[in-house]
Amino acid sequence: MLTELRRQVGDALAEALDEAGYDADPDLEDPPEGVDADIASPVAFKLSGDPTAIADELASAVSLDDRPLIGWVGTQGPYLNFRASELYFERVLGSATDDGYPTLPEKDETIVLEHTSANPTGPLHIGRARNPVIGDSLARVMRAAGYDVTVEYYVNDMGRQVATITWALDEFDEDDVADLDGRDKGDHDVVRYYRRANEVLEGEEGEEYAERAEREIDELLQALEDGEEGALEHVGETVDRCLEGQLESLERLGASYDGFVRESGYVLDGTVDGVASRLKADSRSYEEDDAYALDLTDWGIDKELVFVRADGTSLYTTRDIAYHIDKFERSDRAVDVLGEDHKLQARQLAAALDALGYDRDPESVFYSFVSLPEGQMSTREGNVVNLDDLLDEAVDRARAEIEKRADDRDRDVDEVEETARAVGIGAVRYDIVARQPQKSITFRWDEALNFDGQHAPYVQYVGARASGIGQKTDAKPADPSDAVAELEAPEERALIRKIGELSAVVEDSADELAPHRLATYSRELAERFNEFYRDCPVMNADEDTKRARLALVTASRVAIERSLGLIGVETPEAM
RNA sequence: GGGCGCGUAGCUCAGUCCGGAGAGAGCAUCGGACUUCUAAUCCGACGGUCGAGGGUUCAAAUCCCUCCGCGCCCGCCA
Repeated sequence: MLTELRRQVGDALAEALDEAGYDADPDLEDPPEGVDADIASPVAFKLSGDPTAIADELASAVSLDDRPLIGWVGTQGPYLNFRASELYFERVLGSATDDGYPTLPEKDETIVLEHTSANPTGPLHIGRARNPVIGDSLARVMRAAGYDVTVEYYVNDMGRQVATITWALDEFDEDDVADLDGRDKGDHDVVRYYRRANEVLEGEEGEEYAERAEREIDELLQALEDGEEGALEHVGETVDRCLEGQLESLERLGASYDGFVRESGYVLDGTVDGVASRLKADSRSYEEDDAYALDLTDWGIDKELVFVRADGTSLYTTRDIAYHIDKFERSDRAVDVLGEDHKLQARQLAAALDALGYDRDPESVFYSFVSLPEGQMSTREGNVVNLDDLLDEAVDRARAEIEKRADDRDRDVDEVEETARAVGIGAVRYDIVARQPQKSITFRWDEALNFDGQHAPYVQYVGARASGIGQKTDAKPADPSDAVAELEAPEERALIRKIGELSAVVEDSADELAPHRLATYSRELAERFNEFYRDCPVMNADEDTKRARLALVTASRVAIERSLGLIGVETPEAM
């Protein structure tokens, strides 16, 4: 609802500026805490003259006709302040229980959002987990913001890594690799072969063996590139085995996909060859030692882009160009969630697409790496914290927390387990999504599993409290207009205001590709609810107040559930 | 070496894009609140030259420059 209020204030102020003969944008902002206003503007500073006098002039020029959400306009020194009307509060309270709240109007824009797209070489570790958590949250936020979003996972079934791992599965037996780590999943299974293969390739078992391995892997890669059916099918089996295990973990995290796009598809149908020949025709591309590269100095990039190897096979980026052309044809926008190590590659991709005549750029969200206190994680080295282990620990910890509470409530085993899952997984997701993607993270178990304050369980707890209040009465919540008239306490007003912000947060978050704003918002919302909860008893209040507060509790509960839901965190009924 | 990113309280982070009204939280520490709607909570105290220095501006954590520290990249890997 704040989006509508903002629009009315913006229009009103723009009109006033125009009438007063000033040429400036309304320049809206949130007033600081302690100022009794909902929206403010420092625009008077920007105009020549005495800012305080100009502010007064503008305030009296503002017309509130046909702008029923604005209740008051005034000044404080050079600042213009606007307050919301009672109608605004009623609308907030009423809209919170609408279907799909806070879905914004349709944007009529299609987006292909690609995220995770992990190499199928082993289990996902906690660093990789930033990708699906950010990506899935972004998908939910952008859908709520009115975009038509298709989420895709790009399956790498063509590259050297998958060839290596396939070779290793042929080369070695169960006896030749490390024992399974106790998880009977495809991703945990095949990584053991991958590690063994890398040991061989690094020459740990002799130069001769390393050379033979490399030769055989090259042959397999060549066969893939040539579209040999047997080779594709063989590698495909390896990829599926690993992918199945990875997807099980992603599903547990709550990330879902609309489609899986295989790299091999673009090689088989000839589009990769087409991309290569079109790039070769570009005057900036050149041949060197039988390989082909595109000079990128025109785009300010020092590093050339090699797009065909000396042996004629394609590279990841070449295939990625084909994929992005396909995305461009299928959508209005292409958004990619990528690790920061892909930054250069993303610029090269954009440059190549430009060279090929596409005037659009893919949009990228980059996240920084997660390291351990002792240093970088590496799947190849094996010094990683697996996502599966983190999720298990989180759920165990949540279960222990539930069980340690003295319980006069009856709770069956399924309910405890379901709540432990929602809280544990929610805590992990929230911990990841709450931080700006570009900030690097040092992973520490005690911090990741800390459930006190500023984390998902804090917000979820508020949701559970709100649920509890509604369940204990037959009294019906009041209608919004009756409720608002009754709800005059500062804590009540602050809570309604905060609920009203959700639509604006969704819009900003989608515009900025910044889902962490939802996490910040959900926490602020929970804080406002706790202040209300502390000072405004519901059940003991007189009948009218009780019904009014019940309406507010219901709206709060929905807002909590929706804001957490947009970052993929569930809200249990009870905790 | 070059490119990109990050640096805000002892620790973990919001705020930075788009400059505005005494820099905000949580954790930790100290002190309070469960016969009262869920104490995974709440209230209070303590804690800051917003990495350093310059500049622009009526106004800078926010914009510009220089420097320092850390991370990522600079593969015919992905």
